[in-house]
Amino acid sequence: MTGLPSDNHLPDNQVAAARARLAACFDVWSAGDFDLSLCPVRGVLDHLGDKWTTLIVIVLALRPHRFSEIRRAIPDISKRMLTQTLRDLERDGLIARRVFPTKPPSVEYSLTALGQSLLEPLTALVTWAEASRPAIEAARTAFETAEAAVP
Amino acid sequence: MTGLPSDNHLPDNQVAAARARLAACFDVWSAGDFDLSLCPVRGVLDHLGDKWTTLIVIVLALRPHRFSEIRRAIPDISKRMLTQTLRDLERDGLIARRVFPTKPPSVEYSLTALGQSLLEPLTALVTWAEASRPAIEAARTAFETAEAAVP
DNA sequence: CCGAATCCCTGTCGATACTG
DNA sequence: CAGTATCGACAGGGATTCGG
Repeated sequence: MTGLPSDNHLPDNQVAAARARLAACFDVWSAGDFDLSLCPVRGVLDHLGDKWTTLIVIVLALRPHRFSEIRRAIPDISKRMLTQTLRDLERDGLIARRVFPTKPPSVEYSLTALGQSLLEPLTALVTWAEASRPAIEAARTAFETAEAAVP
Repeated sequence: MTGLPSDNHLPDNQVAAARARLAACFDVWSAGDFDLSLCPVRGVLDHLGDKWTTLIVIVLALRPHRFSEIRRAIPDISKRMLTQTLRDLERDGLIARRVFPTKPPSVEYSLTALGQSLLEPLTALVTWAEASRPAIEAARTAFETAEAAVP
């Protein structure tokens, strides 16, 4: 692998600012009962960790989709999980559900303003993941060769 | 490509940029086998969705911690999960593990440069979650009263 | 003090079949 | 077309115990 050019010159008041904010958050969280379910971040992260949530958000970010359109866009998802994930997102106000009373009923899902506001941090994460992929893969192989050397 | 006159009165070019980037990503993903395990984003998101990963990252963002210090900082975590999550993070090169050969052995964990670079997008997400909490909670209660009205 | 191995319960997800 | 209901498989993760 190539030398890591971007890793050397380091932080960035941005990192410091991020750390400061996280410190404040952590302070608040640990002040209370430390009940994770109370933390709004947990709810968000749990959802993003769900297998399909982010994918659906991304699909709906492109344009509104109908139920079957999403299924076609994400072939591996089952009806069950699609319905469930869609409900969760609707429940949290991230997506809107419009029913058209046509003969074969059709339903359109779209991002709400709140859902659109999620795109920015989500994109930041996606961008980071892609940019960091080489480093992560390098770390993984390094880790595995290291553990293979010690047994 | 967008002719969407959606509901937004906050149509930032940021949202448009985010959507464009996500569209590009989605394009690439769906071009291949759509194998989710190949997607670097999945690996990242799955980890963040894990129950303890983000918390540990935040704790280590404050300053390096020893094993037992982390346990004290996050009382609810078990030794098992702490060890496991720490190893996963180390494997991905996000944290570093230093062993001190003191009389009772002690181990210090700290964020690597790569791990620090995660703080920025992570903080963006945390900030979003906190800012959106009122809206999400309002949506939830609205949703519940709505479903209570149509049983 | 740190971590690996075992047991077991729980929630989550997939496949299938059925309603409006 | 859109959604629900039920079942079974599987993995996440908590408690405990043993090893360095």
